[in-house]
Amino acid sequence: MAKDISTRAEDYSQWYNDLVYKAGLADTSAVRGCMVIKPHGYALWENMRDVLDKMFKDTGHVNAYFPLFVPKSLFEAEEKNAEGFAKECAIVTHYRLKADPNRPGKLMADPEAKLEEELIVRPTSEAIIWNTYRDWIQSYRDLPILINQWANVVRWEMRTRPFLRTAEFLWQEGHTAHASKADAMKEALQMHDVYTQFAEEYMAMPVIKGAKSENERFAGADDTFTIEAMMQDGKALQAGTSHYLGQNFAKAFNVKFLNTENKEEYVYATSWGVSTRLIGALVMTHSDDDGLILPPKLAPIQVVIIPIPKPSEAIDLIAEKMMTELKSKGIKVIYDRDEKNRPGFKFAEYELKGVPVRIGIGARDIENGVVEIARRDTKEKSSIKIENTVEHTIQLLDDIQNNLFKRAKELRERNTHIVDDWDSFVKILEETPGFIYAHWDGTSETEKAIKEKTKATIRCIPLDAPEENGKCILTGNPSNRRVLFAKAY
RNA sequence: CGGGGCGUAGCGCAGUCCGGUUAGCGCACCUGCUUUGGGAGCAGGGGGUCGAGAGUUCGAAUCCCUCCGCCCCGACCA
Repeated sequence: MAKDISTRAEDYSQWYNDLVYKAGLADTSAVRGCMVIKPHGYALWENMRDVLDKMFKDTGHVNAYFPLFVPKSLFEAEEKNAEGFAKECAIVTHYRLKADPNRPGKLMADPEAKLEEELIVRPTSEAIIWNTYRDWIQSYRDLPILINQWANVVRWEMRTRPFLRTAEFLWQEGHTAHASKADAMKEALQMHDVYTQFAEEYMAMPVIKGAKSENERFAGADDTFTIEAMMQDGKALQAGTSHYLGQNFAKAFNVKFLNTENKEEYVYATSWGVSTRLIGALVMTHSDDDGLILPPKLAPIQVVIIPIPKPSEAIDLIAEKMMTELKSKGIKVIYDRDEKNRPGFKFAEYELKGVPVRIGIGARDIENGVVEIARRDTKEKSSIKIENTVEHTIQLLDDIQNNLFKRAKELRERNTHIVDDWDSFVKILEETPGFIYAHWDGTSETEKAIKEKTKATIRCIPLDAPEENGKCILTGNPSNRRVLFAKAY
């Protein structure tokens, strides 16, 4: 076990917190509920962002940027959305500070500088964006609009956890406008697929694709599509959502277009987003009691070369040649010739940080014409001939990526249950948390009752679930397909 | 916002009940020497308005009051 990190078995959530801080992903900050994303954590985000950004561009989207503040009157316009977020909004009421006459050296909001209209710090940008789209759209020829923005948003959460739920977080939000329901629905489903592909291919995190029930749906959406991942403690984590917004925002902001028949029609909309929460998902999907385990495709450092016991001319020569070759193959590699720390310390440190592959080079190895290559996911070590190192490393990175996905999928399958009676349902949720496929009668009341009794929610109505007649797990009313229940983050 | 806990060096803590040397320990940090194939050892050294304010007292980290902050558990949530 790594120094000063709780084990998963002892205390899963403490393990997560320890890892985030000890591995240098984030730090606490002076602002309640907000964290500092440290370089190692931010590098992960940059890698995620770069891959996603390319996927968005490849599907025809462009980036733009809209204001941080939303005038209250705009925010109110789409009622359901406003209601959904009202309880967690930060509000700007003043635009100036002044010296506090009662407390020397202190400042106060200047009562003379009260804003005529209060500004909401965006919890999401539909309002400000649709207010803008109104001016951009006259005819079907202006559609579709396919815009994404990379931004920060603020949701004043009562309880926060690093990456998983913070008051301010980074994300991307796509906001598209279409001339037909079919086009908008196609867009929402396409982005749902993009997120799925990203989660599985890059994060090595298997997900269940599905639609949200009415209770869990984004406020203001007609349909919300989600990808749900299982963390190592069996709890579900919503990793990305894509919304079909229908004409709700178009109606609220009066965004109409002339269709090909010269008739006015409200525009159809989607929005979709993933956030820095994905970093939390990555940590909880793969890591172990020794530290982070990062999938090679997103790891800020993929390979570290460590001289044993310390740099020498002979080691430098081999290491530098190896680095050049690996870099030429697009591998992110560093050579740690820092003499402050001994090899053992470095081994532990890079394991903590999740570097997928470690190459150790010592005098003994050089005599034998080999290096020692260790993989982070299984901690296996092997001696590889120096001339085969580059080829072996590239293959190994690929193996690790695949193994992580396989391992995560096996964990999910081990902890997924098909349940038909209430007693087993309750028992499983209490004793062996995981995913449960069960019948549900389709009503909000039943969903709420189940949540109250067990704390489990409907994570999604899986898109690929086969039609199957059955009886609701709680009420016994008829149901024609199973839905996915779990306790969630 | 309710219930509980905690603020003492960068981090983790002891000391607080029962007031009394110069506030201490581990890790980290700095210097030097010896080490070096899985988190090195020894020696020396630096670092504190004891969360803030006000009070009781000859004397307060310790007792009283007020305030602030953080963490955990609930309700809410990506």
